[in-house]
Amino acid sequence: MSNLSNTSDEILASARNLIMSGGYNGFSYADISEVVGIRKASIHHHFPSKVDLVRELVKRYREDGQASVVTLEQNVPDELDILKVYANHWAKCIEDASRPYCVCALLASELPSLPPEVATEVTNFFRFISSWLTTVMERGYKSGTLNLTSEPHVEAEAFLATVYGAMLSARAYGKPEVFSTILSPALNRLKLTVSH
Amino acid sequence: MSNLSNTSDEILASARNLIMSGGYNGFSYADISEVVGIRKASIHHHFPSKVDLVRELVKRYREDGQASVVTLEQNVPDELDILKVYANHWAKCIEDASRPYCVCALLASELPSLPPEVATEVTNFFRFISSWLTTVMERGYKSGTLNLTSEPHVEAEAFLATVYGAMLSARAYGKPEVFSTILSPALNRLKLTVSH
DNA sequence: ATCTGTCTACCTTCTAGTAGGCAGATCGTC
DNA sequence: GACGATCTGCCTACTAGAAGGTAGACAGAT
Repeated sequence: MSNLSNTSDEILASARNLIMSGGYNGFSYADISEVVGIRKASIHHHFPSKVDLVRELVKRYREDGQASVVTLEQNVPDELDILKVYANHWAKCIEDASRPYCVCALLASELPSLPPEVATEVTNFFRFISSWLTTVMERGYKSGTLNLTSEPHVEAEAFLATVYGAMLSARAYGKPEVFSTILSPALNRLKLTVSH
Repeated sequence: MSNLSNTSDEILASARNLIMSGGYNGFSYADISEVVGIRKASIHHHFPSKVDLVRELVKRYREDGQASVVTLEQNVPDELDILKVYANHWAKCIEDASRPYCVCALLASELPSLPPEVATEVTNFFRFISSWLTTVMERGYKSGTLNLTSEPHVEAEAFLATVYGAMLSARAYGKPEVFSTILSPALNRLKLTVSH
């Protein structure tokens, strides 16, 4: 039956939304139970403990990201375009308030107080994004589509920091448009200035 | 008697450390009571509610920041140097683990789920840092000590995002040195390239 | 006959917060 | 200077509710 996976997906989705707004300690099984419409005890059937639930959530979050990256790289050849699509993805999520913040950004902020199993998954997520961005920078440098001023892995970390910092600022001011305001010049700087 | 202010300062200090690691919902009056060595009920004497405590904490955090900024601007004339001192302050705090994360960055991540009184103070903190950095950028542009490629307020937001994004990455990877790795090129870009 | 998903009912621990008492310091008044 | 009144800071003892989690029953599908 697909009811099983349906309910457990609903649980994960509502947990994701709740974490997105208040972090690991900002939600409870009771909160999920209200959203999904089942009893607390039934959630424990799908995810015995809160650690199990969030660990699985972050693991899937990373896997989904990895799948998206594969699709993105298949469809967009130009490296600058790849970075633009990535930035625009977040710009859209923030501006239409559908996913106004990265689950792993919030969990990473709380890292020292997270259960170790969850913390490990969160670190894995950041390592994945970072190493992916590094490959994009390297490729863009070699093929001459990106204008790098530092080593690829440094440019990758700097770009990631800009995206996540911009996300935080947008939330802090309550102004979604701040994200794009910050990202535009960052992307422009990576564009090759064509000499003509 | 100075006992009063001493204890209430100790309470604020321990709350700050606890929030720095796990956010608003990541600590309790019981946690503070253990650190400070007084009973839970005694904390309520100084701060009737958790909202009162954290609101005061964030307010003072901003006021302390404002005072530091005044001193900094009095002692350091060059705008690029000001930005360097600011970045180095955080680099040092992160690397010696004394204040490995900004209290307001953590609270801003949780903003949608914070009590409104606290949320307002957190937004105020970000507005203060942002408008201060904007004045630094403007001054540096006019006096020709900074190399800006966007409007001052955009450069200010971008710099702030880089600092806070780098802070997050350092925490996410568990590698304090990542902060400086990201900040160095960001500061270099703001340096005027002398034509000779 | 077993497995799956849900339920009710319950448990323990933790949460923020309250009531009220008590010791010591401070203060105005005689 | 002595005397009571008030204020301050802390205490013990308590509360109601929320937290994560468990036990066991039951219906329906396999």
